[in-house]
Amino acid sequence: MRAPHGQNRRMNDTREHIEKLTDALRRAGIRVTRQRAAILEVLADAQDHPDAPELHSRANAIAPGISLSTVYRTLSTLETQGVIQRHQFDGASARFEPAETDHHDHMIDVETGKVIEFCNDRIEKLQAEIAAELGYEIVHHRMELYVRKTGQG
Amino acid sequence: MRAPHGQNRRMNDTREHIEKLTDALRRAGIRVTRQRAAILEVLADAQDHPDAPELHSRANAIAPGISLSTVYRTLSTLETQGVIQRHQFDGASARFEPAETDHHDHMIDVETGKVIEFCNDRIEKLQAEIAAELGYEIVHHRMELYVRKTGQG
DNA sequence: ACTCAATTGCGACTCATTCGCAAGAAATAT
DNA sequence: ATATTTCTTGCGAATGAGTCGCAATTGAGT
Repeated sequence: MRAPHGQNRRMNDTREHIEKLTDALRRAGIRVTRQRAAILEVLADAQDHPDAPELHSRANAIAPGISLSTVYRTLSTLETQGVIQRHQFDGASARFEPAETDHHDHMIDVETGKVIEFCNDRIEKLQAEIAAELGYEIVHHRMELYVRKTGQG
Repeated sequence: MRAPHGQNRRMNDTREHIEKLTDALRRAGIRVTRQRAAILEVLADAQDHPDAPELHSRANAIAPGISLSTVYRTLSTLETQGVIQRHQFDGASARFEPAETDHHDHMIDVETGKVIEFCNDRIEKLQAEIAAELGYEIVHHRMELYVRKTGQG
């Protein structure tokens, strides 16, 4: 199992990370407004997988007066731009994370709600094989393991 | 890849299948009403993965006058009883299927919406290993492959 | 048949998310 | 700089899936 990105990004990388993102947006003809900048910053800093209301409150801490609708709209825009990813875990509200370089799946601790990222190449390969066997190619996939710490409960 | 259940159940099995289910419910102290019987029948017959409104309309074809709330309530009850399973594919409304003996995952054709069932033991095993490695046990999991027929698009 | 808790239908409600629209910025042309 | 055009925003209203309260009904043991 490869260890995925994220967890230990140095504070310093954040700045250039954001710049890279804003540049990408501008190049796509999308204005980098005060609100979008704030939301991007929050997303770049986030070590967890926040939902829209949470992002809203964090963004407002940076740049007050951002509306929830704008957060939702921006999240959709960023998703379409491939800048972030949306996850819909088990009937809760959608949660977001920056789209990093490498793909990964999620393990959700059903007790705490904590999300752990992981990636397993053998599973990925098997998935592709299964699809191919039936004449399909994978557009995208979701794999979520809902887990509990062993030896309790 | 094991071929999963379902697809070719003979019309005849349906009757006893339903009886088995209704008995199970009664034993659990849950009344088998006209509406629940209809919904169970529809579910037992379904070869696809219908959502609540669809089940509502199919059930009403058998026993007119069933309300949508009742369908929702019954589906929740049946799910808690372990009689059916609820699936939440990619931000659409929930879809249901009878909980058959063997577990399987889903492949969704993104063009047509068609759902294909499959099961792969090696993936299941790998999932358990990954969780165990981090001190977790799997409560349940979801694996969905969103696919497209190869060689078009 | 009688009783009583479980169940239903209805409409009101929630919750996450989206939309319409007028007012407010960016980018652009002048 | 200024005007113009186009994109964005905030607000509140609207949506859509699903839930809930409640009075009326109905299974299922007695």
